[in-house]
Amino acid sequence: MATMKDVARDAGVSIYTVSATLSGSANVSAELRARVTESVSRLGYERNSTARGLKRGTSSLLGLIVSDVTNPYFTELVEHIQDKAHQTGYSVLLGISDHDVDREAELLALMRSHQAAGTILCPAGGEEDYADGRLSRGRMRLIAVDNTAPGLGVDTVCLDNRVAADLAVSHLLELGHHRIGVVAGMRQQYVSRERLAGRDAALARAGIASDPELVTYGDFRLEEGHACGRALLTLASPPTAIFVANNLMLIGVMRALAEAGVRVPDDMSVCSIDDFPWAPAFQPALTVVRQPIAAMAEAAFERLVERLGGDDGPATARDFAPELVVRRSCASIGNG
Amino acid sequence: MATMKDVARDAGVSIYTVSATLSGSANVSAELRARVTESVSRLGYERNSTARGLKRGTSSLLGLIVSDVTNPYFTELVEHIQDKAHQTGYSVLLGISDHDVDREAELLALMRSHQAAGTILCPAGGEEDYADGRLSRGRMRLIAVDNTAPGLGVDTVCLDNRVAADLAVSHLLELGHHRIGVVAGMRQQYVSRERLAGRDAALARAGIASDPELVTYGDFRLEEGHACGRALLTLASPPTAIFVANNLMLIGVMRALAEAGVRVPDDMSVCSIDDFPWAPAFQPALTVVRQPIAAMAEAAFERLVERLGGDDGPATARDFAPELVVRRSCASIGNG
DNA sequence: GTGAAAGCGCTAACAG
DNA sequence: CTGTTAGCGCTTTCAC
Repeated sequence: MATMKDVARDAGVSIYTVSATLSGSANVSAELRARVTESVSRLGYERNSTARGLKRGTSSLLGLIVSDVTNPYFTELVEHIQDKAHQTGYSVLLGISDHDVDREAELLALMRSHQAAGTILCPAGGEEDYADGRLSRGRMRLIAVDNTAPGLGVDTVCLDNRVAADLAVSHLLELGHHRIGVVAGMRQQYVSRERLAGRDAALARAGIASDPELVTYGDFRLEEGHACGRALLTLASPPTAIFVANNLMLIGVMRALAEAGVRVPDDMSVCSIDDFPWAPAFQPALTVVRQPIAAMAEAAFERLVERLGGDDGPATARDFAPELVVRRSCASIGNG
Repeated sequence: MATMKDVARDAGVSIYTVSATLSGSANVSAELRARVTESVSRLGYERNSTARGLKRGTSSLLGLIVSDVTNPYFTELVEHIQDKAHQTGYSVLLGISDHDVDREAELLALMRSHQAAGTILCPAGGEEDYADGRLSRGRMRLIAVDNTAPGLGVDTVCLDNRVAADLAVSHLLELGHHRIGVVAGMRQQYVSRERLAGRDAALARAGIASDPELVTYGDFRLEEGHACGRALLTLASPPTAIFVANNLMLIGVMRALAEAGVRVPDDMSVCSIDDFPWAPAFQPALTVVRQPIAAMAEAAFERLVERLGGDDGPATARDFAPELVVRRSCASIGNG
């Protein structure tokens, strides 16, 4: 592969002129600039980002760590972040934590090691996991998306999870449901607790006591959603509706329901958080609370860019408003 | 951030000893090794991959270029490759070509620029796009997955696309369907042409002439699948079954069918290539031809590792056998 | 078994 | 406006 030195020799200029030309510096005469660009394309020269990164102490790499790419929420997030990164001249180093905080820590170290300018992280853990300050190591900028922990000291971009759950449960309540099963996420995660809190708020407002046996806990993955759905179905007094905390567990619940011959929404109403491309194509089309993923991805990215631009202000937190998308998976209890 | 020099000073050894220890060289006494490891953890030292990459002329980065992460096939591929990479000490630099060969070329240059040891590419183009040899630039090793072009001179890992389409169409034929609509992929792609050829083979074997108006072309994305589905429905003499070339277009077709009030499988049988997590949860559960994605990802990865290990043999091509997964979206024509 | 030292390809401060 | 030069942090040959 040709190096800058080769280009300089070929163009009959100094190595500085080549570097300056490639970086778009104004201090190069039009003539030399032309000679350089010509040599560059003739030699098929491509700048070595590794050397550049070493010298500059930072690279054009951006870390992106999600817990599970196969979850459509994260998939879409990856898509949007990738898109913004490309537009801005960054590349994305992708990490998958698989919901494991140790793996996540490894990945963060990796991003630092590759001199990533910043990293967008969907944290897998809860407050205690981050108490050791692992998120603020080194000088790599970090933005937390989706999940967070209070007092983390990191910029965050989240859904307003309380409102989201409240929206879903209130919808069910309005349809006349009183016994609403819950498939919640992992207890240690702030996002799970917030969603549970939103559900409690809706119940409290309706004057309904929360029956603990109606609350099951999964890990945001399909299999446990399936198990939770089954557990709810085998209750002595099963619910008439189920609120599911995320998309993947929703699919699991739908499978459990189908296997048990429970019809939706006739026998059971179902509402979850997270919209996804297949939700409207289901029979019945699924009623969900949608997260504005594109806007959230953009906000996270913009914040990161601000930080990279030198912003050293205190950590900010942005909450995004969820939206109830009514389709056909929830029916009023009389119509069951 | 601490550097190797800092560690050396702290441990009272030379910089060489630190480097050798970190690289697991045998030429370090147990005592010095211990002192080094201790200093490393005390200082929180993390090796700078950028400097390492510059010096070594290659990095622990692996490029992975897919055309669309939101396609579950690619999502799962990303998941598996990522997994293998992690196990082997590599990190994944993700690129999304968005089905654009120019973008793809940019991404390839990017991977080279970051000294990626190798790249796994799901090519977006056809033979003529790669005639300029753009795939063999530099010394970065390349493996093509999913799509390819004959005579590319690159190792490939693909589905046996002819057999896959043949399997799907034969299934429909056996159920008594004669007018089988087709939603094919982009014409310039080899993978599309192969799938079409497989369908032709099945038809020929059954002694059925191919009606050109039954063949529509999409771009492997949902929207065009939707449009193709609609087009097929509005034919003067519509098909009784539809064979769809991939998962995303299948969703589009299902939507079009639902909108038109066409019941599956009662009024229309549907079969596609690509299984995905939601296929069994659909009403009706979808009959598909499954690609062994995990095995394909593994094969691609292994091949890349072989190449990185110095294998300089001629390009190899591996075809994987598809599997028909019969669920409930295809019915015999009499039962319609 | 250990250390010293020469760069990898590039950027940017300094000189002219 | 252009060239020279000193490293960035690391690996690795060559001496000891």
